[in-house]
Amino acid sequence: MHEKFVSLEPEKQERILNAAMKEFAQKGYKNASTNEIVAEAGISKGLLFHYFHNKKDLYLYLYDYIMEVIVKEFFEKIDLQQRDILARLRQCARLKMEIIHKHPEMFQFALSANLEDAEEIKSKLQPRNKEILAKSYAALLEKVDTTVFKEGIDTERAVRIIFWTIEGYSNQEQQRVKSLELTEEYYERATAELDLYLEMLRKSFYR
Amino acid sequence: MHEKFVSLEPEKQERILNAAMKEFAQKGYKNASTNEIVAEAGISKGLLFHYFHNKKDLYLYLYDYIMEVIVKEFFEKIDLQQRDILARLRQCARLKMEIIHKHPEMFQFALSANLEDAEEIKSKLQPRNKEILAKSYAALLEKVDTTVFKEGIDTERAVRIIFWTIEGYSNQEQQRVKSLELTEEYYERATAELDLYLEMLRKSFYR
Amino acid sequence: MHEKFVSLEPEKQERILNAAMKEFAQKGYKNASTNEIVAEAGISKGLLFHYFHNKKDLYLYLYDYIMEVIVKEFFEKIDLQQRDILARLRQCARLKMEIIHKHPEMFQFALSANLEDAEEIKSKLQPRNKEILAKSYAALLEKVDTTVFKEGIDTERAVRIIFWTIEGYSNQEQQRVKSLELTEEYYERATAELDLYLEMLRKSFYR
Amino acid sequence: MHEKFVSLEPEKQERILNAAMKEFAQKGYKNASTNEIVAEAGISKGLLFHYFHNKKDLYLYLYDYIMEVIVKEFFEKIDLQQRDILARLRQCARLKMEIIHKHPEMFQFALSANLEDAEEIKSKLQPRNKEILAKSYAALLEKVDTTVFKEGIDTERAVRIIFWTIEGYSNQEQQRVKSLELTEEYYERATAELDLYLEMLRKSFYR
DNA sequence: GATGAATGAGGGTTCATTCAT
DNA sequence: AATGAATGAACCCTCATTCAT
Repeated sequence: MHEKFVSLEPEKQERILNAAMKEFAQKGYKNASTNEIVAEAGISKGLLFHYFHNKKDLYLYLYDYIMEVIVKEFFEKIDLQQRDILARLRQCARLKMEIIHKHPEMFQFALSANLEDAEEIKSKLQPRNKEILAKSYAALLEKVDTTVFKEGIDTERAVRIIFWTIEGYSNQEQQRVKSLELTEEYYERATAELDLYLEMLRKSFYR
Repeated sequence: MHEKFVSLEPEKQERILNAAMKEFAQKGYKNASTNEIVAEAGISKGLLFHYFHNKKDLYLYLYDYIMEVIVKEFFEKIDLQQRDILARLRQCARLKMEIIHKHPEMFQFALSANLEDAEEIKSKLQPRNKEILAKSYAALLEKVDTTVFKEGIDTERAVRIIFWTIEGYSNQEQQRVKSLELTEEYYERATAELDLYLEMLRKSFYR
Repeated sequence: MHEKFVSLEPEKQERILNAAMKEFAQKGYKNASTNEIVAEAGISKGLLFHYFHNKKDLYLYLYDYIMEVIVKEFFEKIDLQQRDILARLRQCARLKMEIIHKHPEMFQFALSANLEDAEEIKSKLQPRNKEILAKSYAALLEKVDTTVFKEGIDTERAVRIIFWTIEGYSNQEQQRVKSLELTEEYYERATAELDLYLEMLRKSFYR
Repeated sequence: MHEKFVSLEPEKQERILNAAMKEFAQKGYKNASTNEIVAEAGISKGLLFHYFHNKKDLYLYLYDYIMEVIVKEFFEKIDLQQRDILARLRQCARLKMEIIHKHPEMFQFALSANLEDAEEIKSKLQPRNKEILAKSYAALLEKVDTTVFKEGIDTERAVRIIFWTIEGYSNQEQQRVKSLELTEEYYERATAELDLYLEMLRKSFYR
């Protein structure tokens, strides 16, 4: 079934995926309308179900597709040679911003998917997520140099605080800009601002 | 219209609000069923629409009602005499836990409301939220003693980091327990653990 | 749910039941269209599902309703004092004709129901049918005088042949008239013709 | 159109007919899926409609084909020299069993076709059936020795009773075994049992 | 001849909302 | 004030049939 879809002309594939992504991200799984999706994609109702068993199948396919793109892009760019945790997490934050910049709808969808409350979806997403998160997390904290911390600092907790700070700052920015005008300029300013936070933490936690 | 509702016998008001809260929290705005609400509340379909223009009106009324209750309770209990920001935010975290404990459905609803993806609701909620957040935030940081911070520490940013740490920790715990066994004991343990984080930040940021 | 339906004005109930009966009898369970039913009954789509959970529920409700009517009418009229099996089965055949005459659509539906191939329906109908058939059959052959048969005649087999003869004749007639012009006159002629068959069997099997 | 079909390689023809037969017999006309048919037959969707105007055309073609096969086989094997009606009809019953045994799907299809409730099909099938039945019936009763019956027995009616007895018995057995274990053994037992009925009728009706 | 992507009307079902009572 | 029967648009999904290749 999905083979039919992947052997479609890429432009059409994209139209369908984008339409679905948009609709699902905006309205959530249950309230998304396949009618809207086909209208937006410019295909007939029947065709959608020629490619995907049903709405759920489409959703999960989309999720897997997006995750693969995002994760792949992420790990292609991240420099795991960087042993300094602060520097590495700073890279993560930057990469995240870049990805949002490059694929805002994908990101939007991924975000909404993680908040999905439809049981039939949640139960299918959870295992997929757990795996991705576990892998990513492990990769992210792999071979980190923990000797940089001051004596008396609990390493794990310090990392968590750094994590939450980056997350908090990202969320705050995300709220502020709502995926609109993500100019190169704004982008630089945001990174610079984040650096100020990270600098504070470096001074506090590092030797 | 709402006057009719507020002049109803309080017990009935509560039945209706509770039923709606439960249904909305569980299923989200669009998937919540007015049928379920009236059945749970023990009133007729017609009556619900006698008191509220439509589903959306009910939702927003409920949101306002709940926010008022929560915010009021919060500011009744918080000790604004406490000038130490860390201590004050620690209080906030504790209060939040208490409120979750006391009004789990309200909190559940408030949480779900902030993740609501129905456009018609999102757009109405945002201004209300912005206002509430702004007010609360201002109140929370009012008359804080900023002389406690080490020289060279940007006060505002330090406060934000503290904030995000508390938030991050809360979210992590919330994920972990998922509304189950919120025993007194767990409750203590969680506060103790949070204190470890706050202690780290105190050592780092305070003189 | 069905209580709502039975407390409806009888005329409307009848319109709905008749419309459903007709559609189901004509097209079978799966191909019957609820659209057609509501159109014929002159009600809205929604209302049908206000009274019945779903199509299947409607079908089974209809089946039970019809069976009750038919069986009740049958046993009200049949004279179980008649000990002569031939006479009693003759009565059955006549009663069957009368019922077809009086409720042609009901009969049509009952007939089609027994040929139903939709698994979901068959499995529900079978137990109901088994019970009805068992009861009816037992009642029909109860206290029959078996001393009337010639020596050497296997009673049970003789009864079966009588049964099949009546059944065969009925089917043949049913084919011929296709539920149309069931005039009083035809009716008499048919019974008279059947009597000729039964007379043959009486001469053959009875002392 | 059908000429195209008949000039196809026989093996492919058969694959298509068998697939259609199976699907139609199992699900009835309307619920049968052309998708399933082409999948089972291993041909493309388009090809099916290249050979047959539409689903209905395929169905009716299939019906004619099967009827021809069955009727031909029947009359090839029946011994019309046998002048004794009871013996001849006994032969018929046996032949029917044999045909069921040999071509269960064909028989299944023929059976289901006669119960078909799709109006568009029913109306087309009826004339075909009428003709076949009339012809077969005439052939079956042709040159029968009517002198064997007792004086006072209406020959035609006696034949009908014999007919219905065989039919009734067959149906009863068919119900009982539901197409399962049609072993040679069962087969013999059934014929023996039927003979008991026929013997009763012989004693009753014959001189 | 042969393919299968594409169509769109129709299927059963749900549900917020209205309105006569 | 209070009821709940009634509506109809929207939901997801199916399928015979067509047509460009």
